[in-house]
Amino acid sequence: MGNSKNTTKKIRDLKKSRQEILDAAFWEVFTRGFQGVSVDDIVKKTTLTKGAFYHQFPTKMDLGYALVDEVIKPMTYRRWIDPLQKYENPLEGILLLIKNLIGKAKPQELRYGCPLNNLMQEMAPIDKGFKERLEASLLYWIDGMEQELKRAKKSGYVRDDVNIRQVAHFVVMTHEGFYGMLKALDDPKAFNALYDSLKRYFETLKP
Amino acid sequence: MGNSKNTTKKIRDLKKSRQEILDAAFWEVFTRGFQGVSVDDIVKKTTLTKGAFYHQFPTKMDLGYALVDEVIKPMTYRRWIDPLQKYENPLEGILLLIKNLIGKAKPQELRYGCPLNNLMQEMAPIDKGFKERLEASLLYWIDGMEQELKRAKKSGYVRDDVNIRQVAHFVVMTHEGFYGMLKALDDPKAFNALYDSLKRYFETLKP
DNA sequence: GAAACTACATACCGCTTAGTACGTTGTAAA
DNA sequence: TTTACAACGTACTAAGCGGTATGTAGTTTC
Repeated sequence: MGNSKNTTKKIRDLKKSRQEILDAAFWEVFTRGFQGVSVDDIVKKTTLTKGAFYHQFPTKMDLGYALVDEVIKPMTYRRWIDPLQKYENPLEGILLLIKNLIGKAKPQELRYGCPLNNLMQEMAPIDKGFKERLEASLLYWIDGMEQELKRAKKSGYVRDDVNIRQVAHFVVMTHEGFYGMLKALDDPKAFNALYDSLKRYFETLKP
Repeated sequence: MGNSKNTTKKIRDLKKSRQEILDAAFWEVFTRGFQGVSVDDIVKKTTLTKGAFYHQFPTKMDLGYALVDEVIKPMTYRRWIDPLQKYENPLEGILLLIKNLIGKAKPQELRYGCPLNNLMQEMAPIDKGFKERLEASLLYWIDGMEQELKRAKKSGYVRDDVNIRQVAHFVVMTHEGFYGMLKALDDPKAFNALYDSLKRYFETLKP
């Protein structure tokens, strides 16, 4: 066992290998933190070795940067912004997304928090390169939220005098706050606090 | 230089040494994270050595636990709950506290986030001992907030049908969310989003 | 199909880490 | 003043870390 010679010819694909490393790194970093994970940990979760890793990324930091730009940033947008376009009233969409993606999720899926928020807490204050990319990802999310709120305003679901940029900031803020609290609490009541309070807040935005 | 013999008799005080270590550890962990700081880093910031450290704490983890129980937990309460008692209307107090402790703070003081939130993000998912203590600290904060909201209700500043436990959850949630966002943003506009939105939310709680 | 290059695999290195072993000095009791 | 112990200081270790040097096997080019 274990000494089965691999006689099959190994194919080589730079991009696929890169993606395999990024996928493995995402889960390891997501569950254990960037500083808590070693390069060896990551390659162990792939079919590759350290040589492949450093052929793709000059340093561990560069992997972290790629993780933010290529995985976490688009993932966050696909998860929280793209689905909103299906709803005629974006405010309803936001609440429904929260209900579906958080309220109906298993505690196990939630207890590692939000990938973007995790790295923001851990890496933004101690590394400039991380901070720049995390800021860009966060603003990308907030910008998307603002666009949807703009649409809500045009459709008459939000009053004209409302500062939608500020609302976008606040909505994202509550998301991050929720995920943060849940890590220590894993109490479903925290979800109700988020959902009901945000709903109550949204009421004040209606014409 | 550097070889000045220390001829003064060194005094010994177990409790004072413990406090010195805890104080130094707090700042190092606050600014660089628990996993990002070594025991050697911490003792270098004190007048003591590694021997003293391990005489006080069996492991590095035990120091972390003490940090939560003896420093961060009471600090959070003194900072966010105790001052509320001075205000007749706790809702006003909460907003004023935010304005004073966040709005008037220098960016430098804010960019390392919230000590409690930092450790929650970093350590709660990967260590049970941390999680238990962080949860206790967070609930201590929320409980205090709930007490103040109870007082607000009795004084007629909050409607009777409002679920104050949920409001307490939400208020703490927005705090943590704000600190989290600020780490990547250091944009003063994030503060306005917190302050104005929370104020707007509070309006819905009034009779 | 040989040459040239790319995409890895393997073995290793210097450094840092948490933790320990043991010596030494301050301190309180007798 | 001696005794006994507590409160450290110093030197060390084994393991893990990020990164590198070098060899080797697929792949492309001509």
